Amino acid sequence: MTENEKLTEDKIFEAATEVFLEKGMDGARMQDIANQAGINKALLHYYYRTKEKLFSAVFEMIAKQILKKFAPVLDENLSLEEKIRFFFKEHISFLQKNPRLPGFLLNEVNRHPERIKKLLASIDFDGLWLKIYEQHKQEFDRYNITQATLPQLMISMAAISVFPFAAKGILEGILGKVNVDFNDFMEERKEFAAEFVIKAITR
Amino acid sequence: MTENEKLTEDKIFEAATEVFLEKGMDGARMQDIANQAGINKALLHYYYRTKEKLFSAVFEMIAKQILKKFAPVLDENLSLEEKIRFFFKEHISFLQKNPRLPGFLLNEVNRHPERIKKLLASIDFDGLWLKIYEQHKQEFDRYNITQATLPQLMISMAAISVFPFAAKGILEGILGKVNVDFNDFMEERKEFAAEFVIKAITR
DNA sequence: GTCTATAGAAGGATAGAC
DNA sequence: GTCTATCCTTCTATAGAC
Repeated sequence: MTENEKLTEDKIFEAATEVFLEKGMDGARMQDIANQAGINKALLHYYYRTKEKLFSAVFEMIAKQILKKFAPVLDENLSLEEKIRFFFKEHISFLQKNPRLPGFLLNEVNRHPERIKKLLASIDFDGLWLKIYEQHKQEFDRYNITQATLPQLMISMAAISVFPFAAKGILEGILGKVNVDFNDFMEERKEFAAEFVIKAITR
Repeated sequence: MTENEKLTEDKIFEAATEVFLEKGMDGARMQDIANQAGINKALLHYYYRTKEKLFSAVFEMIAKQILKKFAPVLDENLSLEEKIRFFFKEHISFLQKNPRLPGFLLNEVNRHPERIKKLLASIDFDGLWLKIYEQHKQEFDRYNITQATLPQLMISMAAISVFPFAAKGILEGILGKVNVDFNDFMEERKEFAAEFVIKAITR
């Protein structure tokens, strides 16, 4: 029974994740989620009182999952160049398995910035900043990185990795017209991006 | 009367643009648009029979506007480096004035890729490709650019410029925590991005 | 815990008067 | 061309039986 309950709740959560990723909060219908889970609408409300609460649960899980993906780079004991290569390889691989995450997150956050506020609040950015500085102090001198350009650099790396997935709908159309496959493009991109960035910051 | 008619139709179109940009197709309400335009719902249907048709008109205008912004770079008679500087300066300036365009377009296209298909179909990408090659043949040799990396490079440039706006909801939160203003960040980015890319492709 | 049935509200669309 | 009133469908949410 508790086993069964857990099963149903998980089934709902997974179905909701699927549908919300596909259609977003506004486009998703409780009926779609019920169908996807193989149950009826009433059960959705039994476990998660409202659509809003169900969405919040899904959103929080996804947001945490993505934000976490930016963190492990900090813990690896690698040189700056190795870290950059590691980041693009790991991050793009993750997005290849979850291509709709970027579009979903960006859209929902732009629509309701408050949703992500409390998640961001729990992250110690000043601490992260310091940690990065500690780890790569000497390298930052050797490379072309200052306190002012570090945020620019990091956002650029995120952009190079994430944007193609966020723009997948357009990009596939454009690449198709010059006979390039999206997946091949992203596979190549892991190395291209790393070399591109390393080149850009090397004095 | 024709003058007045034009006025009302424009008023509706502008109100619809505003609301669709803010809430997207699924989140927008005809009532919102009517309120924004200072008229009633019935008039919306008089000019644009359905919500779908009204949205299509707005979407097409926005998509054309954005795609056009990528083109003029091709026509300028500048060196590759000058062109890169020109691109980031112009493109980011445009997005500073229209910060919600990227998020809107990316979201709607991912949700309904067919919407952009016929617009892309009207663009001669092979011709553009050739044109770029013609213009910068010798430079491509001097720089680190091959037929395989040119798409990677161009998508990266688009990413570096567009992504911060598409991710504005998150980025403002993050930058705020380290006391950086989004607008200042984007102002700096015009030059940072250009130098970053030029550095990356220079042998 | 799960279902069927339905309430109740909201939203897109239309009829008809002016 | 513009408005008010209203239809009809869709959607979230709940009541109540099992």
